[in-house]
Amino acid sequence: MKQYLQKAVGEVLSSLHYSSGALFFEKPKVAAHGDLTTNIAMLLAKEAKKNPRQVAQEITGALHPDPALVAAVEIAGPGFINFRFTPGWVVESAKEILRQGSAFGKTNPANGRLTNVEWVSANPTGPLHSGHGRQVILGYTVANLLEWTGHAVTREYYFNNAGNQMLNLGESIYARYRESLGDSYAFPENGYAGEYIKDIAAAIAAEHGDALRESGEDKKYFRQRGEEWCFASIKKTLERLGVRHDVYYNEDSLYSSGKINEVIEEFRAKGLAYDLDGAVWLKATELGLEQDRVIVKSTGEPTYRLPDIAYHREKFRRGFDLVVDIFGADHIATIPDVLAGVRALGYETENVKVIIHQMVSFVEGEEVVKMSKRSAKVYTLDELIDEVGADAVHYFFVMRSANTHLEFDIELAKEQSDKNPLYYLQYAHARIASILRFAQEQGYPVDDVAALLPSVANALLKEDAEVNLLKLLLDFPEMIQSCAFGYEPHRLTTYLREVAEAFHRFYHDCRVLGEDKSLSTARVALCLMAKTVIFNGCTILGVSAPEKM
RNA sequence: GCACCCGUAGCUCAACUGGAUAGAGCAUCAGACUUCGAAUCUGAGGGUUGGGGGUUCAAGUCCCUCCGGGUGUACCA
Repeated sequence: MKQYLQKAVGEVLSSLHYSSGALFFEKPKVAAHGDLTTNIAMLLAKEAKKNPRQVAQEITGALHPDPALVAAVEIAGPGFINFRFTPGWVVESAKEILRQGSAFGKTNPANGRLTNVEWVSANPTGPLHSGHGRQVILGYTVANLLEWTGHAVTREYYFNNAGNQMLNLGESIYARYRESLGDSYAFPENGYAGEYIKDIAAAIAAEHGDALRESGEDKKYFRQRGEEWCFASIKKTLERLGVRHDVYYNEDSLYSSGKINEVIEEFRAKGLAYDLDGAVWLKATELGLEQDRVIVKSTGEPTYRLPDIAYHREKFRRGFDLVVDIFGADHIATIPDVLAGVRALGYETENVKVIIHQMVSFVEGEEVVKMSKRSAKVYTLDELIDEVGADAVHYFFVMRSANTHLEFDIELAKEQSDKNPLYYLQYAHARIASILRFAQEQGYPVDDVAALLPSVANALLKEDAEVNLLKLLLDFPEMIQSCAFGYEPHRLTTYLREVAEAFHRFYHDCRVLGEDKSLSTARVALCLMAKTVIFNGCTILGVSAPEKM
């Protein structure tokens, strides 16, 4: 419909010698203002030095939309042009929902664009903690949204199993191992204090006894065992949330393949790197940043910036033309350096989309749940899943805009009542399923789309509650596009809540199964449409849509 | 100090590239089940969008400034 109006109004504009560059349609906030509106007359009025309403008159006077689609065109307020759809068009388009079923909502504006979404990327030094949940879920949902809008998505996890943190992990496990042998052995100052370190150490002690007591300087075995354990733990947690990555990209491969040195040499050749105090510095000030940064430490080890730059360049070399990174706000400082570096290597960073989410705090009713990374008592993501369930983890972490601080209410997430927005949504789905089961018993062709389609007619579905529900359901594909375009999954949760609400309203106002068989069939079809949209939305969110609760 | 994010109803938050009367949920109050799931629905009250300036026909949204909160600001990742 938007495309139709875009074209029709666009033609009118050019016939009137107006520019149509700023022509947009949007859904008015207030239903009384019609189904779609445009502000084009007010924008044109300025350059034409005319009254906006007068410009709107000119446009509508020359506009003759198809009466089968558009019921009314009105000029309102300071010069908005409002369009109202015909009920016939609404009902006719709604048939698509039934025809497409589980594919309804999928569109292809991105046309197979090769897209890399990188997220989680936690190093294997411990289990995922509850705060990681936000980015785990955010990336999962964004990747789904991109896929539903035609991106060819590669889901990627970037990790480093070679740096200082890993050495520290090995040392920490070794220390716990010695303790378990009854030795008094100093625990590393910044060692990992978590209980899991003791578990790993205990497992090693059980297998090897004291045979590894004198491992000398090399704690490689301990490090390896730690890495295996941590990765297994992380992957298991992700699995519980249905999160899968296509590629695990090891930072180490950037060294072994010489990609790191290549970048250094290129920076040197471009005069963007210099030596000072035994370290190699990136001339970031040359790239418009505040200060120069070390890329190779005086010890000879690169800082994280260098591999990050090389890694991003590799993504482009691998053929991706959209690169999406998801970071927590605590990593925000690294981004400008990395982008500047990539740009200096000759790549367009406008195709790098960095999504930064703000921090999460957990509350249980009135109480704030304290969590400290350094302390031994870390609330893991696994424990959060145990506590509230995978569905609530999915829903609650994307419920709010990424760039605002998120308050995760554990008590609310557990609550099985109308207070919990997730339950409200799932209840709507279960309720529809229940009605459809009942309808099936009565002999309605619930599973037979071809048999239901003819009943979908505007002579039958004409109550306000029915038409409003239909219109809302028809917004679904565009809603997904706009969520994907803005990387804003939280808007999908709001939308789905509205769908559930519109359905409950319809259920309340209109009896589905009544005396009139053809009307009942039409309403069964409408139930099925609502169920389809809720189901598809839940699929994108990674939330289950239960048949019964 | 500097950079980024936030400040909207008692609480948690929406508001699509600036649009019309700033919206939901929870909480509070008042109502609705002999009928397909009351885990539902209907209604009411609740606001100077942190303060002040500016741009615009139009500002919660853009610009400047001040105040308050968060996250960073490493030869850690």
